Amino acid sequence: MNVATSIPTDITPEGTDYDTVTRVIAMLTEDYREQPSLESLARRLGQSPTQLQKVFTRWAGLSPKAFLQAITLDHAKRLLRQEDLPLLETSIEIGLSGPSRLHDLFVTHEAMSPGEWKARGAGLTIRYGFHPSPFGTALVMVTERGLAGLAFADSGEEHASFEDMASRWPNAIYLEDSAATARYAARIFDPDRWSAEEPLRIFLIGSDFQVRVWQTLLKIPLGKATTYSKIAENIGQPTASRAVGAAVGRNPISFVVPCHRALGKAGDLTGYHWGLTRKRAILGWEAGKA
DNA sequence: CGCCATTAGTGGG
DNA sequence: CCCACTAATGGCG
Repeated sequence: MNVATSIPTDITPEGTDYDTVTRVIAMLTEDYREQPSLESLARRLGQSPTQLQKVFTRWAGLSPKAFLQAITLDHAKRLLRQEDLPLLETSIEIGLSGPSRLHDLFVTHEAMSPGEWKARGAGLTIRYGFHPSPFGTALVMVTERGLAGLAFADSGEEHASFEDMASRWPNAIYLEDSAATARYAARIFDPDRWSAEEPLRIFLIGSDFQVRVWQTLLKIPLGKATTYSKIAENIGQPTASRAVGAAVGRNPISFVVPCHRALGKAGDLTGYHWGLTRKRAILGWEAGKA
């Protein structure tokens, strides 16, 4: 494998609003059981409660209090109960048609053929770069055919994150090219730039079963959730929920393919490849956008 | 009754 | 063999 050279150690600027928000998210998602008050959060950051409230709400569309509420088990259960509607049905979307136009992110996808999958990335050139995101450093990987990978990394774990992704397609050629990936990163994390006119092209590299699972995930709208077993039913293998769990966990384009919207049947968050704290953070953030 | 922990069955990689 | 699942079961307030 082609291991790359320039992997930054930390690209998150300190002391900025952005930094404040990520630290609040971390505190809330780690200590949500204690329901920390606005005041105690502010004290820990050395800021005034009003200032903190304002900065956070602008980012999340949600006050810290509401955010806390959104990452609670009760809320997850509600998400699961309220659906059952069209959710996972074939997407006949508002005003748009065509099987590749998908509901929420306006993503078009293309999947790799089984033969290509067997080649483990041979013949593929993957350009990658690290960029700040609301959920920590994001590793973005693109090919000519579209976005192929999106991973997260905690500070100092960038290299491990890269290895995790690169080992999935060990025969590909990897080139550091953050100039090329920057535009993707900017778009992905800015809901104002999600549009049907200019869909984000993604390229799904995985087994047939995995691709079917990932395509199902793409049908879950922002701010909603499903269970592993529902996904299993949806792809016509009602007893394969465990296998679905494994496939969801192998999703190479996290966040864009919304694997964080898959929950356990009881509303528990079960797992997340990039850490449960991050899953809560994303779900809370989405609650503010929905 | 509700809340855990354990167990057995599960399909894909 | 491993696993980001689930339904069933039994213990314990």
